[in-house]
Amino acid sequence: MADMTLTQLRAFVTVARLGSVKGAAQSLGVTEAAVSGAVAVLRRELGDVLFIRAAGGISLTPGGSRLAAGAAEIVGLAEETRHRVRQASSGTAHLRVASTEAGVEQVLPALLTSFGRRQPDLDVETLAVPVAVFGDLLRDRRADVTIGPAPHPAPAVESIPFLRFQLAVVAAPDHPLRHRQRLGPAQLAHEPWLLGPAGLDPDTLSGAFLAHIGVEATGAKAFPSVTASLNAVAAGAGLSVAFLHVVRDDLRRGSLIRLDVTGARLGGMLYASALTGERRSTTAAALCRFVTTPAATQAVLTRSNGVPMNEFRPPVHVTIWS
Amino acid sequence: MADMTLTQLRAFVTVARLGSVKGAAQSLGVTEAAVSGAVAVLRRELGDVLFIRAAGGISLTPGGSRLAAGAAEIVGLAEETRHRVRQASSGTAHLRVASTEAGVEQVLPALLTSFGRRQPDLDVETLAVPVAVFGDLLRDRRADVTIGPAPHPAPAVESIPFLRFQLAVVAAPDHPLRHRQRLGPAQLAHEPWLLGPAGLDPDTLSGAFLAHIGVEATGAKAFPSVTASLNAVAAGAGLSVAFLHVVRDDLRRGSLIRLDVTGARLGGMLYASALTGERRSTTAAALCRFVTTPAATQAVLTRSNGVPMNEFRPPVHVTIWS
DNA sequence: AGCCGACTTAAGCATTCGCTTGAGTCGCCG
DNA sequence: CGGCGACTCAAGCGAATGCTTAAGTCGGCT
Repeated sequence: MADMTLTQLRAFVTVARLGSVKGAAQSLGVTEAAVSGAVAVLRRELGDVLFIRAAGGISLTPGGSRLAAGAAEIVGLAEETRHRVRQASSGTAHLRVASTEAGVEQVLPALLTSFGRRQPDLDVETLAVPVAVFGDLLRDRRADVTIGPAPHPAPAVESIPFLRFQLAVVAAPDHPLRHRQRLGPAQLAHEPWLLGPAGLDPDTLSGAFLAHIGVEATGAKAFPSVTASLNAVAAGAGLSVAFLHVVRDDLRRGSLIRLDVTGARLGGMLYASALTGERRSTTAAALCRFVTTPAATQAVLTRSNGVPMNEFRPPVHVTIWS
Repeated sequence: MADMTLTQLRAFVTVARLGSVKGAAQSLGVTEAAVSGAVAVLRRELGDVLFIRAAGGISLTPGGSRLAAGAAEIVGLAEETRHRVRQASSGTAHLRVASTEAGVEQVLPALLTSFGRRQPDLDVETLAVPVAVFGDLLRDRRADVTIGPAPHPAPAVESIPFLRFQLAVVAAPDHPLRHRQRLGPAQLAHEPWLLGPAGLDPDTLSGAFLAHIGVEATGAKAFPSVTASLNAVAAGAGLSVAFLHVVRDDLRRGSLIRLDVTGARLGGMLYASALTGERRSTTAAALCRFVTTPAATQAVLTRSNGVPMNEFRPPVHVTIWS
């Protein structure tokens, strides 16, 4: 397998940006032939001409367009990674926490802000991923800790239960089903379900519940965030499932109501998982100890008031390529 | 500049995953010496031992931990990119649309769903980025179209205005400032402002407004999404600025109220920007034509009912490493 | 036509990569 | 202490990469 090279990708990215081989060559400080050659290798290997000359620049083929985007990202990531490794010994600890979409949105901000107060000089990154890859993420060292369901038991992974939670099926206050009792799959399956980006992940409790009552991807509507889906529910567009403690204020204010659902388990447990022994970083260990403290419980159950803007890092939605 | 190599990164990733050089060598089908050598090159180049042997596996240094995460991403992205380029000619068009955080959350879903209905077999990706890089993204071909403020005028970039919008300063219904008239910086600067991840981007109208009245990053609170910040506003935790058409329903229902603010421009224009001429893909051109149609306007101004789950792709938050 | 600029191709060369084999080195356990 | 397992180092080799110079090719322009 002939490998693409970072140099080749850099050459292509520069050509795509500047719109000419000559310009790219000047910008990279090499001859045009060098750039042309690098692109030729990519063309051959990928079986795509990638771009053709056009009036006042170049016109990318569909393949070239994808490569331009991917290559720019790869090159940027490579440089960024080198940079970060180089200044790794600069004191500030680093922690990558993976969780579900709902966890990243509604559990981690409060939890990690609270954790950060007793662990100063800490740089936290939050990742939203399918539960199915929790274990892989830990083993691959792409995450230090996962928060949410426990991954399948595995030799080097330890899961610590730390918080019992309840789910609530919610609807708008004037929803037709509001006074019905003991709702089951028959009544619920064909309602419009409004969910966050990963709302059907079958390894979450809410995803399992939705699967249980027979909700399909074609019948559910997705919103860019769990909160957005709940807002749409409040506006009367459908139903959703949410952490009870998250919607408690809405239920109290009456902007949402809770439906009476039967025949499904709606209580579950949050786990913090990490590698065992020496393989666990000290910061990860500190977080694993922290989650069982009352301070952590309180932070999660209290409605979040947001994170100070200057210490905020937006969550990263990681896509997993099998 | 000695370059890291994808093969070297792959070797390191495998070592990090399997916890041993031997295991990695077997998994990669080469000798241990090959793996050891690849890691040695990385060690030398990055000036970090990356990992040390520990009981039953390895223990990563801080630098090694960063490298494991970055390298896994780079290797995955490289393979994914190769794969995507290879099947680029498989018919389905591809479109990458960049916008602001608010745009990605509150404008693009409806706009692109509507666009997708008249442009079947379309694969759309949405990117949330700072406005300052809109132009670069287009020139680097990392995005086909940007939606939001117009980037600084540049030779090969064309911006098409398509929608006039208003911002509203919103608060909870019982907020102390609710009956005050003509609020100015003096009254507003030290209120708690609740914003989305990129709420202070000075190149957006709302960011400019906040800068104008003197809001600093230390005084503002960040939420994982714009919608979440608006929810917190409704709960009484502070103020926010939002697209008027997005909060119209909340204002009507009374879950939010609008404050009377003076001395600041709160009306603006949305632009669709793309490269000119041959450099613009046909799909990008189609979107540029579409945004000015009544269907597009209506889609944006109507409250979104979500995207069918089976055709939903979560937005990507791109980090730009200068 | 004729030329010019932009790109590609070809040949050549130093360097590096990626790999193997074989010989250490290090820590550990009986 | 001998030996064992896991890793590192050294030498070496074929095949790339990455670069150059030099010689085409192609299209547009006057």
